[in-house]
Amino acid sequence: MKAIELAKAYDPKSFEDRIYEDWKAKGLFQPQAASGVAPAAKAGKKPFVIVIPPPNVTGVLHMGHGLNHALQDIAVRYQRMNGRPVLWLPGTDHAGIATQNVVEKRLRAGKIPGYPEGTDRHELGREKFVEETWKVAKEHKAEIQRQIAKIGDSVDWSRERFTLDEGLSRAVRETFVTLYERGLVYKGKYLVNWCTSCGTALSDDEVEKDDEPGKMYHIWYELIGGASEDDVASGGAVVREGKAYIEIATTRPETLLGDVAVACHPEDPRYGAFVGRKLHLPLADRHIPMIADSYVDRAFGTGLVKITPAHDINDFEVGNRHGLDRINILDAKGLLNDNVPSKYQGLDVKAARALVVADLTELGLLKSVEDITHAVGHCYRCDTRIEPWLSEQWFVKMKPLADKALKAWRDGDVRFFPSKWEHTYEHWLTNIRDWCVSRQLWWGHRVPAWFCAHCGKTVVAREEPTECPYCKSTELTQDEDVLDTWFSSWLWPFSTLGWPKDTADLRKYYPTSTLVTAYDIIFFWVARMIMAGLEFTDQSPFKDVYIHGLVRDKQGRKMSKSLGNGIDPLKVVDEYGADALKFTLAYNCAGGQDVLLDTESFKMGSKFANKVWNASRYILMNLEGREMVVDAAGAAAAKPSDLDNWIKGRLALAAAACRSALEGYRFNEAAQAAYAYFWDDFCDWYIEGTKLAMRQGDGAAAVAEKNRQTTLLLEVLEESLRLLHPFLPFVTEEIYRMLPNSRGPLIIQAYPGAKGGGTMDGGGTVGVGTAVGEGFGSLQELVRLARTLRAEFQIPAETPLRLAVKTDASFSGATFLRDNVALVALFVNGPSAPADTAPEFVEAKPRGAVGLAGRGFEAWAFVLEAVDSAKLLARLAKDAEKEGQYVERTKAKLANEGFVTAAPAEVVAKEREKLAEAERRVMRFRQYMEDLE
RNA sequence: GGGCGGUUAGCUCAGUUGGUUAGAGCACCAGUAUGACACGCUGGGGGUCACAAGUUCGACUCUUGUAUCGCCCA
Repeated sequence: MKAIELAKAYDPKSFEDRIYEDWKAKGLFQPQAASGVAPAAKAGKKPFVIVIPPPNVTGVLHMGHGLNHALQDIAVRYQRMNGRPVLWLPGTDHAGIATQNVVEKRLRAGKIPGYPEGTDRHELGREKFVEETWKVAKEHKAEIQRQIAKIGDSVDWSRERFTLDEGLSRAVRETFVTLYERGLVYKGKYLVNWCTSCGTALSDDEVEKDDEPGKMYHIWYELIGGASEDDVASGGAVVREGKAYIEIATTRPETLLGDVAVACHPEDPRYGAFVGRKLHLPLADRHIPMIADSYVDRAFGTGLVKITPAHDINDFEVGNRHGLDRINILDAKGLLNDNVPSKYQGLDVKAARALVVADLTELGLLKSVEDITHAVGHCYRCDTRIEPWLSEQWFVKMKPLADKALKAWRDGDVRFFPSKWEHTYEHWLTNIRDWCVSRQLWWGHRVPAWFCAHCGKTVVAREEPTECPYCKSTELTQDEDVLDTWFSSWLWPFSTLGWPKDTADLRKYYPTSTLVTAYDIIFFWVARMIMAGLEFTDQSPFKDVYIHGLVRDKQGRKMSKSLGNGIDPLKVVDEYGADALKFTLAYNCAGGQDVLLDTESFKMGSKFANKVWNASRYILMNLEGREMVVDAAGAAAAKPSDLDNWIKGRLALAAAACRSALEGYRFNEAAQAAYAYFWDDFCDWYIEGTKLAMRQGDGAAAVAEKNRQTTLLLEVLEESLRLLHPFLPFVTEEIYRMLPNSRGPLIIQAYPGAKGGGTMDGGGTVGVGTAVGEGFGSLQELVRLARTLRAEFQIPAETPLRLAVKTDASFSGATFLRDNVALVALFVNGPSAPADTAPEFVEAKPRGAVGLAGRGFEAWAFVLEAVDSAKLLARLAKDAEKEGQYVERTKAKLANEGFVTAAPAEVVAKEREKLAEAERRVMRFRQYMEDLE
């Protein structure tokens, strides 16, 4: 064979794009590919399907997507290598508010050709505006596609979907109409969360509550008709200048202009006598009643609450119970309307508050103001303060849907990983509130409802009606509003596969297997998808839900634009490569905990990829003149040495660990197992060990040995690359294709460790707990003892360390050590050390040597003259001391009657063994000290 | 107020059924240009596993409480 030269340094840029294009061009991301090509593929394997959580079409991928996609890609690649038909379906959502905001901003900035700066969407008109929005969305979508490709997601591009696609829009209309027919969609005038900046209603879940400093204003309202002495004595009222007042507390004094009552708790003795009487509402100059309602918390504030049904959700409900008016004091832009005295009209909330407070002060009605902290709702898109606002909206009745979703979870039809998230799911569903689904936007699925100007009835229909079914009038106008983006997202797992049509994809790939997402959208999305799946397809849209954490900076702060602490995954790809991004994220993603990162963190993945590159580079560069050892059928037939068998065992163990971790969505554990195997076992011990065979001369026997070793090196490398592929797809694929023993594209090769899989799969017979595993463990211990001695006493590398070894009678690794003395010499003295530095085996302690206590053996190094005996003495004393403490502890344990009788026999036996071993070691340390003196 | 989670080495974190002399990466210290890799190699130092009580022969691991930080919901 010829040597294969790899570039000296790992340079992901030189191959990642090329590899990605090749996978894509060969159709290897498509489900039929794996089932047809993978060697391990078996007919009838169940498809593995994930739908991507669709990113916002006008967004850019952030590190949260980086993590989310990394985990999905690992899961998907693992399953693909198991021979399952894999479908990872990509796409984007239309992100109603966000996208409309982007376009409006562009429009105002004059960035849309043909329209001057400062243009408002209303000047454009709906049709034209939507047209412009499509253009922007398409541009952005192309960018997201590019980003997804850059980070290496193995998604099936042929099935990419967008929530405004025709098919998905049909699904939206179908579900809306069906829910309407089932009585689960209704329209009504209710308080909604209103964003004055976006000009639309939001669902409860789109409101973010943040603690903010605020003020609690205590205001006196006059009690008409005065108060008795008892009332004053009970603290219910105060009398000033002949007038009686009660005291209410509020954080929003300007809303008093919309007050329609003041409420106390029905059993509050302070105020009971006032119920039914009238109060004089200052500034608005109206009379309002005093009412009693058990909603009022007697202990909070003064125990009196002003009731403003049009501007507070709790007040709204109190108002309904008591048949009170609703006085809306705000317009859609958040300015005070003509329901308030003219001096306040047109003011925004902040200005109105200032003026109301000033006016109350002047009237002497502001009793006091205190600083408080309270939760204030903000728009999750633009961070504007949310106003509860009275308006006509469409709602989905959630209780019946939630009940089904709860049942599905209780029946085990859907499982959460980690399971702690079940509580969040359950809690949300049991306390579900109706979902406001209409949005006052132009970008989205228009509500399929038409109003008849003639008879006033509403028509909700799948197809646009030409006439009113009630009165045959043709004067129909469609509802102006569009539906919440999440109203299309909750259908994603089946609308993307063709529903409501009965398509081949839907039959083959639905329900999907797993959903991977972060915990911040369990409400928004996960729970709702389950509801929709159950309601419209009679099954949960996926079986497993893997919930991961959020990506934060090293201070634990959420990454955000405003903080400027975000890390752009594309920049990471640019600097370190897509493999480094993926590996680092997976390695750090433990148990669904948040992942704390800075840009430096990605060095870890990059160093690992570099290690894989260089280890491979070494093996490939030494192919010059080598021949593979094959049998008559051309299969590799090199006889493995102890060293080879050891690494095969380690590989089998690593494969088993990776498999079990990946099956349980423990991505970090899998990544760590792969990392430890490759770096610690494969590179540090195996490759180093093979240099024994590879650094021989050119005699016939030496050449045969080199060929044998090369064959095994390639075999183990080949399987190792398969092990690593899900975590480092690009670098492993790039190298794999250069291997003389490659079997085609790595992406569809069999994952190691499956029963009956590749050549070395199903191993484990030579791992830990076996003669080879134990023998090699002792060899490593001996080597480490010698290396430590060398390092501690600064014995230069070129000075060979000669060893004599004496094994205990009970030691099982003696044969292994004897058979592998040359390896010991290599590891202790370096690859170019002469073979005669190999350890010799002795029956008795040699003279003039430094003792080393191993487990099951002891060794002596002939380096007495190179060693500072005082320092060595101190070292031995420390070792003896430490081991002595362990002996004492273990003795105490074994002296404990309870332990010996209650603990399993094998545990006790193990402790006894360890005690004996430790005692031997203590004796040996003491002996070595005596020998020195 | 309700719920969930964290508290383990200087930093970021693993540690799944209670039985190891508690680990990794980074950082640190010492040595090292050996024909894969200095993004390397070899060795080393560093933790009373937040605190308290309990269960147990045995607790980083289970229970309860306390402290503290964070998130979600009201």
